[in-house]
Amino acid sequence: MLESPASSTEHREPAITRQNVTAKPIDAHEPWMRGLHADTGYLLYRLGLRSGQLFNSCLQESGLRLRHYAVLRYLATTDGTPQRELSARLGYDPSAIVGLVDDLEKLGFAERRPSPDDRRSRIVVLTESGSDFLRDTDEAGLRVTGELLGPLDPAERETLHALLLRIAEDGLN
Amino acid sequence: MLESPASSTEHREPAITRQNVTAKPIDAHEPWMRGLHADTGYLLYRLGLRSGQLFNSCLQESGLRLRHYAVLRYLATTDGTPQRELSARLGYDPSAIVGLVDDLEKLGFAERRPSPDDRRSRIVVLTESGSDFLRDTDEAGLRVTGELLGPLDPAERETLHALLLRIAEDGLN
DNA sequence: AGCAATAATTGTTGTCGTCAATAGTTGTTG
DNA sequence: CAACAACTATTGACGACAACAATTATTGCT
Repeated sequence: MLESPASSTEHREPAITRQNVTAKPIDAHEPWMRGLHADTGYLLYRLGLRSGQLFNSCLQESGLRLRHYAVLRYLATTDGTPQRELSARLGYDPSAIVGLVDDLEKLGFAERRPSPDDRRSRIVVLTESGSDFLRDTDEAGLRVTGELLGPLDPAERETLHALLLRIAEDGLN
Repeated sequence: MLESPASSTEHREPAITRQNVTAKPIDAHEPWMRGLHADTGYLLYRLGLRSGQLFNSCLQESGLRLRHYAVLRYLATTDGTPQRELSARLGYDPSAIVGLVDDLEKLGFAERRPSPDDRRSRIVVLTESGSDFLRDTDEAGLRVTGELLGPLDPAERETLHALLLRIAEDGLN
């Protein structure tokens, strides 16, 4: 499990050599930038991708990925959650949840416990080390976010967060 | 709402209809929501995912996906682009570009032309129908964006767009 | 008791990104 | 000017992952 970080950590060198493109500063005033990023939806998609990559590369050293992290954070808020609820709330397929919880269990971050009410249901709970891990990586997450939100000052970050949150709660999930 | 991904090959059913799940109102004041969406980076990731899905489901009827759209929009801004530039600027692997341009060529939206300077290079240009298609889908894109940004008024959308753009130009690409 | 619905799980399929290898072409250099 | 290194587009292979269908065990209904 978890092998080969391999690739995209330091993905900043597209082999600039000779007549290559003049390593450009790239600002939004160039026409191609406006053409590409004129639409907020597409912009969101692009940034979401980058954010996910950053998060993943940060979690990679721990052997898990963004989804695992999402599950962990959800578990941290409810303490005792049947898998079907994880599936419904996080929007992942039930079959995906199986593998995710398997991994978390293998690492000792969570464990399945039988439900007292329903014997088909398995309740997933966060363990001690899972909670610890969450606390540790939380800091790393903030660091990533800080890196991502580079040019924004605190007030602007607050604004952005509030706006995104409004959108998020609209569409649920 | 739009909770279930549901979309794949043929059926694209945004399905605001079916309310099979016990739809909880879900607002950001619930503790689990704060726990999950406390971090701006993760929030961005999540919304980017949703935005991408929306875009894809919108383009699906045309037979292409978001990447094709990205290529088309880039082509629209430069008119005549070697494939290696597409690869570098959009962040896709050169081998991915091959398939994408193949599809676009097959649909008549773009075509490869030999480069006068370098016989190994192929210049991709946007055709008439490609430009038309772009204009048509641009409207659809705006509709999607509008749907996505539902609860925000025009001023807020402007603010959001500006903030996202600042982040985007920072990290290049 | 019978029967539909549900929870977790397995297996399959198609898509996608990454990496390695190849053919044709260019530029450099000894 | 001839050999070599670098580069462009392309192909093929491999692994990761999401979406569906099918299975097993259990529950609720009537």
